Amino acid sequence: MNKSVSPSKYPVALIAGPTASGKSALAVRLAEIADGVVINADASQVYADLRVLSARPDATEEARAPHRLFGYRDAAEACSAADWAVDAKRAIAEAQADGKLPILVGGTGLYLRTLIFGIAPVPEIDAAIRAEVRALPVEAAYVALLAEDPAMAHLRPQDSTRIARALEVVRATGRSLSQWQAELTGGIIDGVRPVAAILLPPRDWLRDRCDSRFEAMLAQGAIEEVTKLRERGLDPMLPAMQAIGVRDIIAWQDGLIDRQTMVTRAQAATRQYAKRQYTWFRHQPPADWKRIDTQLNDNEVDRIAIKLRKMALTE
RNA sequence: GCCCGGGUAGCUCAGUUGGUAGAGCAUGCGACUGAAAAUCGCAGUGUCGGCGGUUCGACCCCGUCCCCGGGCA
Repeated sequence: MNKSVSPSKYPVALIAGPTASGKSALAVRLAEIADGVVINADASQVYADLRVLSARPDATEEARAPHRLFGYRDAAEACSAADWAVDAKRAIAEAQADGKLPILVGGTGLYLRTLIFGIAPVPEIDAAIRAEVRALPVEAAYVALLAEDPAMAHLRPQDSTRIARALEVVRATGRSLSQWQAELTGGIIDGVRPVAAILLPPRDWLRDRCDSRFEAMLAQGAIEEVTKLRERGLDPMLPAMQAIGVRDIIAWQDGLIDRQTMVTRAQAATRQYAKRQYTWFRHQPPADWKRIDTQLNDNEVDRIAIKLRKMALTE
């Protein structure tokens, strides 16, 4: 017997990789030739207010195939990996009901992992507790964490995000995050057959694309987008407000930095982000998720799309 | 032409009362369990402008040349 893949499992295509790696071109192409639905798996692209700055597919691309979970949430809310996974499961189910191939595309590794393999079943945190914890300086939060949940003391004293999370969990649930994390729930791996392509193109090629991307965004209305976002007076800690470029454009609008500095900083942030994603996707996904290290020109897009289609349709 | 300031890591700069140098940013590597475009850990690099001189020893002191900025003519 060869690879024992249960025929009852529905194929789900996964296209992941760093920003500017050419994911969406591949996803759309695959959707065209395999009767697919493109489903967003990118944390910033869920926000309606960030069309340009999150590099969402444009109207031309959206016309080529159905798209789901793009720009469907308000910037005033903070979407989480688990929130998104619930929506993604529904979108996948709908695609399957229509006999279409779900194609998840995005650069947020945590979102994909949560969807496929699940996450700790921590209940929703009380808003008041969350606000109180997140208002603490890291130092204070770390001291509190050491006292209230010694099992999480291994976190680095400067790691504000994780310390805040651990502290709010122990305060809201009376249980250590380390205990919650012993269990993963909600993953769909038992019911689907992932057909994955992880894009890890040559770094210098990716670097150039990152560098030209921000100027292109400015030309497409990134400034106006930020102006509208600012008019809403949202909490700067919200994920949408932390999207790459937002802070730099704000600093420029306020006259704190010149245009060149704004561009340079946003470009650097893009490169650094791409690098972090590169590291994540190189090491975190299962070893049998196919890594692709070529640059995605049109021929490559076609070749890979055809291959993925075949993998999805066989068995 | 003269005077002043400066030439040190990819960039901006600190520094050594003379014992061959270090920060921030950038870069590279890595971690990643509910705001992940987030958050955090580790690492490297230098003909210290050129050439001479003084000295046991010069990035530092002296001479000279080159380059940059400003001022005076």
